[in-house]
Amino acid sequence: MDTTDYDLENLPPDLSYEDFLQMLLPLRDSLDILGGKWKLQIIFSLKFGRKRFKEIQREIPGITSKMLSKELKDLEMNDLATRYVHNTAPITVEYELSEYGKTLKSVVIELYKWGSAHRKHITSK
Amino acid sequence: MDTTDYDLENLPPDLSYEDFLQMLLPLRDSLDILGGKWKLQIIFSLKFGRKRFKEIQREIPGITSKMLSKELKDLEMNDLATRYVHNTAPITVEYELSEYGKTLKSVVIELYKWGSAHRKHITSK
DNA sequence: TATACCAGTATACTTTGAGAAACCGGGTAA
DNA sequence: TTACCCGGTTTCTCAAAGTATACTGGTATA
Repeated sequence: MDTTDYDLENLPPDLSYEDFLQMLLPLRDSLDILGGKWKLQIIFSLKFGRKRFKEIQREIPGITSKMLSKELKDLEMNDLATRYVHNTAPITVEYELSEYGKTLKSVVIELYKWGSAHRKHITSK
Repeated sequence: MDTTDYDLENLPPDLSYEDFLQMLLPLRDSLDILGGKWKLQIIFSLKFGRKRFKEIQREIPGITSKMLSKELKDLEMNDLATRYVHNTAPITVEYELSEYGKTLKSVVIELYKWGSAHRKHITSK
């Protein structure tokens, strides 16, 4: 497993293309985790507390249960959300943004800041 | 045109869903601009100076002229790259990361940092 | 007894992103 | 004169992402 951290400010001039592709991997991970049509909406929904499956679905108009199910699995797999199954009858399921999930905050804020500035930049031309 | 800036740390509790979707737009812009298979590679290529079309294509193994052409147009449209046409015979074309394009740095670094940490987080489980 | 809720699955379909290959007009070097 | 370089564009194809719709088994409600 590769554990090299690069300094993006100051890349080694002899960086091979292979190494460069390695360096792109973490960037892609971040983009994949936040990209797609529904991920951000789900993350924001969970940001405001534990929610049940249908509860999230009602909060996000247009999302199908298939997509919600799939995206929640992705979040869980990445340790960003936690799934709680309550042994009631019928079972109820709750999802929660994990503590680790909250570390996304700085990235999301940075993306939002740049995006906002960009909208102004583009429309001011 | 909407110019509201939200404080992601501290969202108004009465935020309507419409307003929330408005708030997502800049986030999506950032993700769209950096997402996809080739954008980051092209941006990094241009980071090291003006390049000609074929030069970029040679630097990025696997990219087709169709994709490169399309992505460069996107970058240009977003004012991130500048296209210089030289009146030589035959004409030569150069692309350069604009000064504005360099403002992407902080977002990219943030994405890289989170992604790197995430790889460690996931593999350490 | 019939209907609706819950937490999803299953299946089929459409849309989008990307790749492969051919092609273009103008130029240049063998 | 033939073949190749340059900066792309065009057409066709395929896979992935996303949508639509129906369904499940168990329970509560009218």
